[in-house]
Amino acid sequence: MKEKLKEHIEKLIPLTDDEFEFIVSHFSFETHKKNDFLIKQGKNVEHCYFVVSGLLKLVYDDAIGKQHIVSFAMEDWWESDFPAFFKQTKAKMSLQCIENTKVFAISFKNYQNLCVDFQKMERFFLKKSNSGHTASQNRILSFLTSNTKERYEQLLKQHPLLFQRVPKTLLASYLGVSRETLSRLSS
Amino acid sequence: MKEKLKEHIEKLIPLTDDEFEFIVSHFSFETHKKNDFLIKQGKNVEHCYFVVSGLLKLVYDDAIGKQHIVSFAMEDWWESDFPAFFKQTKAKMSLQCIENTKVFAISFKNYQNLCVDFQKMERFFLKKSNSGHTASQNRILSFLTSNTKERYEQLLKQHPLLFQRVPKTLLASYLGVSRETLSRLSS
DNA sequence: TTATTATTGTGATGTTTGTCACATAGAAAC
DNA sequence: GTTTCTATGTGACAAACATCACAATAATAA
Repeated sequence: MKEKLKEHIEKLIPLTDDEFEFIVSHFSFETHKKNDFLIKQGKNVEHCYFVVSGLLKLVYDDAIGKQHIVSFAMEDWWESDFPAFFKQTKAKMSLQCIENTKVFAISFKNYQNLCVDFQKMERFFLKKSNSGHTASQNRILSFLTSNTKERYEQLLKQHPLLFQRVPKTLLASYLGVSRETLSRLSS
Repeated sequence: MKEKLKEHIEKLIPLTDDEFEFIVSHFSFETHKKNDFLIKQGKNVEHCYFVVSGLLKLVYDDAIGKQHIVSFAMEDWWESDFPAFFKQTKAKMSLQCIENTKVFAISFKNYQNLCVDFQKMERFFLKKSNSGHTASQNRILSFLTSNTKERYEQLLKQHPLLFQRVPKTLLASYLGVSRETLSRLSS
């Protein structure tokens, strides 16, 4: 399990074995079952997660009980309710398992300590934050420039595996259309 | 002019006068006129900008010549084509003045040097990146959960000044609807 | 000033999408 | 193995929206 995390970090910054052991000592390893919640809307956000295996959804439940998918998180992704995690406020969104999922979890305190004690890691998180920002901006751009069918095809092209693993209802929610409309696109 | 930047940074991290002088030496001050381009789609992205006064738009021109507003940048905002700035690739978007605008500009090299030489500033940029990510995610959420009228009202509520300073056509482009539809919402 | 351009409103019309309804196939539970 | 729930497709209809067209006013340039 640890190797996955090590390989992931080393894509951006080289590490000695000792350095990695220091890093990993800040994390706890967790196993979760399908439908488990890692974060629950309205509750405190204790951790930020690195997904080793499995699949998560970051969802927002609106006032009329509709569920909106802000993001999926697959292997090799970092996920949390980041605004709430960084400001240590109540979660605006839930993070829930679509499949059985294994993660490394880091608490806010450990996150801060790690950044202070090991500057390379702060740089790592900065780069991750930048790429998250970029991904969000691309998603905004796809809303602005593309119609539903085009967004659907872009999603399939970028993440073909998702198509196999996620019910269409969730894909529709991610794309911001009704499941009926999405269904009619495929046919 | 410098005071604006100093006050802005000190909202997150306290600075001595010497520290600030060191920071500001990495920036150049620029004055631009309405309609000037700071970044042009397809060209290199030399700088990241802090807006002292004025108003910018970050726009994407699509294949059929339609313009889409990714973001506005007002006083006290940081803006650039961040993906292209950080990866030093060609700009995917343009950054253009809606009004006469004054900015502090930092080159990629100076940005890197500043982060390495002055760790507090790296932390500052990390926090800015996080808040940018949060803002983008909120915008995605508004696309998922709200209809056009609601998004329009949210925008007016969050940035009432924008309503005065920006032609409706641009607001429509930011919201992802035609100017006609936006016009009919107001009446 | 006068000419030109940009901005905004609004009508008419067709397309896209959401919603409600019902049907079927498959998965999971018992 | 039977029941129950979930996922998915599809028809009918109404609401939301884009597009084209034209007009009027405001801002800018010559």
